Amino acid sequence: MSAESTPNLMEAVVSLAKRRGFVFQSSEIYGGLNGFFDYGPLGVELKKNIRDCWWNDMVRRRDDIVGIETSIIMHPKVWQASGHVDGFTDPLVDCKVSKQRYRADQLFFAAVTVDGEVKGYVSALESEDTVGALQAAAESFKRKKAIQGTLAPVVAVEFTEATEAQIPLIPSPATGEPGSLTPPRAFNMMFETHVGPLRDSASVAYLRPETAQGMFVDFKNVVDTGRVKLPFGIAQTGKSFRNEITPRNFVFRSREFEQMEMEFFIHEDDDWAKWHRHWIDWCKDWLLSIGLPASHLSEYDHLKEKLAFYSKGTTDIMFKFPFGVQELWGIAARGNYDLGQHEKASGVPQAIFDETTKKKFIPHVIEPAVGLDRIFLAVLCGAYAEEQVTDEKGKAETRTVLRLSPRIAPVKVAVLPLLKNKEALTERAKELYKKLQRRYAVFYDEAGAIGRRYRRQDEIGTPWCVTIDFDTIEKDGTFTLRERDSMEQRRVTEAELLALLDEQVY
RNA sequence: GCGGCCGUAGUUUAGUGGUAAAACUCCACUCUUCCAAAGUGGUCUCGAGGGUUCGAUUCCCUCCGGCCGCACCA
Repeated sequence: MSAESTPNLMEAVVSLAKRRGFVFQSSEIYGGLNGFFDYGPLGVELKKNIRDCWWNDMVRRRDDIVGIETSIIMHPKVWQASGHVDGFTDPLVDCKVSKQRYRADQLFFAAVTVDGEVKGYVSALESEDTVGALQAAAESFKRKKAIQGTLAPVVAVEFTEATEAQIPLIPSPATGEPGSLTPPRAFNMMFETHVGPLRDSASVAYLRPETAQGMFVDFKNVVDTGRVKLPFGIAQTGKSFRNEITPRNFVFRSREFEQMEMEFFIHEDDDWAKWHRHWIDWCKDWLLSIGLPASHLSEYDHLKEKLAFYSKGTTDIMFKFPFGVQELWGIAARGNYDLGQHEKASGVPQAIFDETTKKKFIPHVIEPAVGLDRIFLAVLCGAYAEEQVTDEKGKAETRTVLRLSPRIAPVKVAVLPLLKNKEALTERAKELYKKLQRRYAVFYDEAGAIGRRYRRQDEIGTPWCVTIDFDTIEKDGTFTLRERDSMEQRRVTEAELLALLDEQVY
């Protein structure tokens, strides 16, 4: 038996996901819809197990974190206060020749006016001296075209202000030639809808692009009712929506996705860096606990210059996907920006009272935010293995196996009667199946040779198979426990099986 | 959103201007005392729409979807 890396891992994982009913393309019979996915019978179990593990470890097994569930559609002012409305509506301009893309509000142009007559246009990207750049370009333009006369000082105009007639005459900053720029087009990343039957501008609402704002907006409600004390966290899981320009890489970047976010509120005088580190470590440990290989995990600190002005630091836990090392979990120290914004926008004070210092302050927050679908994909990529095994005739063949942690495996145990046509075997097997089913996701299978059934379970990541044979019913009642990764078999009693499950599945 | 390549069964592929095939999978039955056994039978396919044509899965156009690159990723 030898494990080897799969040459085209991504293709293999996508193929398995489809073949075994983990993930389907949304609306497939209508040709599919880009950026949307459905989870099949096994996929929904795996996803639910990951979510449940997160919820249990993050909320139920802690004293300092509470859960909530907020609505997907919130008051539109939430997204103005959070900055999402402005941040999502940058108009963009494409250069059809150079394939460059510019933000229209960072691209400036000016008319080249000589003796009061417009001779053409020049353009420049926003810089420390945009006007100077435009002036230089205008002078160069005049020289090249050998125009005589007096050049008027240029007036910089944002490209968003360009008229329909001007756009074809404005040169692309990349090529210097006019005619290749498209009109500014708005790329709004938020899905819009209308609340109520009237479709006018007053009824516009958005599908949330993140779940985090729910925790901020409900902060006072939780503080007033939840008997919580700093430091404490509020957590939620749920769907979010982003109208991504290019969804790619299977479920890695999709337009409808599920987030698991927690906002951990700390005292303004507390050491944010310590908590930030604490949560990075917690998240890493948690990923290991559901079986992601440590070799695939790394950290990436966002550059200070690239952070939003309010952010004190953001660290991403990265995962080595087949298509590259990508962000899995972002742990952001957001200061008190979000609560502060909502206090300003709503007029409702968000500060809490410190009994020791007798002062009011707005708590700061550390935010570990992760996409459930991304973890799902990371889990599949990390667990997928193809092994060369040799059968008793010496014939080599490939065994496909998902090495999923028992914590998240969609099926924990497969119950298999050794033979289908011996009623004593199938009866005992069904009895055990019914019993296990009360607590665990189990699977009963009597179709085909026993080896084939083992392999079917390998492919969907079932950690254990138990086989009911003649010793079970004629001798001691024990059955064969076959382990997925080692393929080893040993005889166990029912009590031993239950103890094993109790220990491994939590 | 731009460019390139691509779209035949659940999967991987073959093939054709006269409505399509193989392997594996899957289902049923027979058989089977521990790692994809065998036999028999069966289900399922040319991404969608238009055009050219007597006839299109095949040629053309549009759309949809996929992969790669660019851009985007608040």
